Order: sequence, then structure tokens, then C-alpha cells
Amino acid sequence: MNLTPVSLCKALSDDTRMRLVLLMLKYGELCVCDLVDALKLPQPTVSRHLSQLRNVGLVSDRRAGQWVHYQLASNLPEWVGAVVDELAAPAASIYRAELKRGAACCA
Amino acid sequence: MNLTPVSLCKALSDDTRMRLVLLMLKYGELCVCDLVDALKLPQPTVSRHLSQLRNVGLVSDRRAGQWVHYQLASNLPEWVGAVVDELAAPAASIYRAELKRGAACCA
DNA sequence: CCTGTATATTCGCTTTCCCGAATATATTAA
DNA sequence: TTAATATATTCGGGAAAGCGAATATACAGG
Repeated sequence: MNLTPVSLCKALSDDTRMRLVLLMLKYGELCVCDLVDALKLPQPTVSRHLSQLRNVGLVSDRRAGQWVHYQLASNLPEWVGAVVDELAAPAASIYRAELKRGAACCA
Repeated sequence: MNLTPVSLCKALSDDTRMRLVLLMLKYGELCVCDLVDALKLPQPTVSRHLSQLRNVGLVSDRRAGQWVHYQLASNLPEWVGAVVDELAAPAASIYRAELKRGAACCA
């Protein structure tokens, strides 16, 4: 968990990871299948990007049965939350429709 | 000049470019030789990174005689300025001493 | 024109990033 | 235990990023 300005930017400098973060910012905790469904990307691809976000400390995971739920880490430095919030609006307007979640896979 | 949340993050996800932006944020307009001197990096390296920052629209250049002066672009979207400002404090505390400019090379 | 200084670009190389495909692990249910 | 579902990891290749070295371009002065 080594969150610096540069490592945060690196984590967010990919469309898939940016959309993952936006989804968690919008909906809170989501399981991997929800994220796969929302982004319409292969599951290994989503898992790999989630792994990068987790390694840098931006998101946390929680296993519940066979599902793993991800959310933005709760103990983020203030400046990290501020940057993410600032990016959210212009990013959301770019990805529009791609930030809808379907029916939850894990009831 | 295609400044999106992801392209901004890409531009800032490198130590050299982050320090270049911090220097311009702190001192305003600087010529390339000032930046080379401050960062203690080869001139072609600095030029290449400046080129990336210019291509994405984050900085603008102005030629004055044999010197070229760079500064943060003046017409940046509000959210870009906000993100840069938020990153500045934690980044400056990391790079501390490396953000001093020496004597101006172009009097 | 010729020289020197400032800046930009190209080249070749190495490293890193991203992806698809396949495989491995974990959990649940039967 | 076996099968099925959810998630993670590994492997191999291709694309992109970063760098040192060399070269090219632009301007100033003599």
C-alpha cells in the first residue's frame, strides 16, 4: 500500500481502472461479477486491474462466500479522495452509459 | 490538445513529468535550461517529457530568442487545475529539495 | 557564412504494460 | 468426493514507454 501522487495517477491512467473506480465511487461495494457485467470485459482482465488497484491501496476487498466485494479503501488520505472526486465528474460524462450496473449477480 | 481524466493521469504518472509540473506551478514560466538545471537530468530527457506535457495540452510553450519558456496552460478546464492543485502538496513533500531552481540561465 | 548556445528529434535498446488464453484456487452444493 | 460457480494467477506475445547517445534545428553574434 504505497499511495503517492505518481502511483495514484498511474493507477488511474487506464480506461478500465478509471471506470472501475467510478463504479465503486457511484455504487459503493461491488462484487467482481457485477464489475465484469458492467464493463463487459473478460473476468481475468477485470481481476488483473482490480489487483493493481488493490496493490496500490486504492481499493480494498472482502470475501463473502464465493464472492469477493471491492470498494474504495476507507482510510484513504484526504488528497486521494479529493483527486478522485475531482476526476469523477468529467470522467463520468465521458463514460456515461458504461457506468450502469446490471442486476446483482450475488443476491 | 486532448485532455481527459485518463490522459491527465497518464501525463502525471511519471516522476519527471510530475516534477516539471510542480516546478511550473511553483515558479510560473520557466525556460528549458532552468528545468534541466533544477531536475539535474539530460536536456533531451527533459525536452521529451515537456513534449508529452505539451501534446496533451497541459503546458504551453513560448519561444523568446533562443530560449523556449514553458508554463501550465492558461485555459485549462477547472477540474484539471483542481486535480493539479490537490496533487501539489503531497507531491512537493516527496520531492522537497528537488524543486529548487538555480540561477536563471536566460537573464 | 561560421561558431556557439539552446532546444528538439531520431535511433536503438530495454523495460513495462496490456491482453487473450489457459490454468489454478476457493467456495458451495449435491 | 465430484461438479459447478466465482475469482485469481500464469504464460506468451505485441504494443507502448522511457532512456542514453547521437543528430538535427533554431537563433544569436561575430
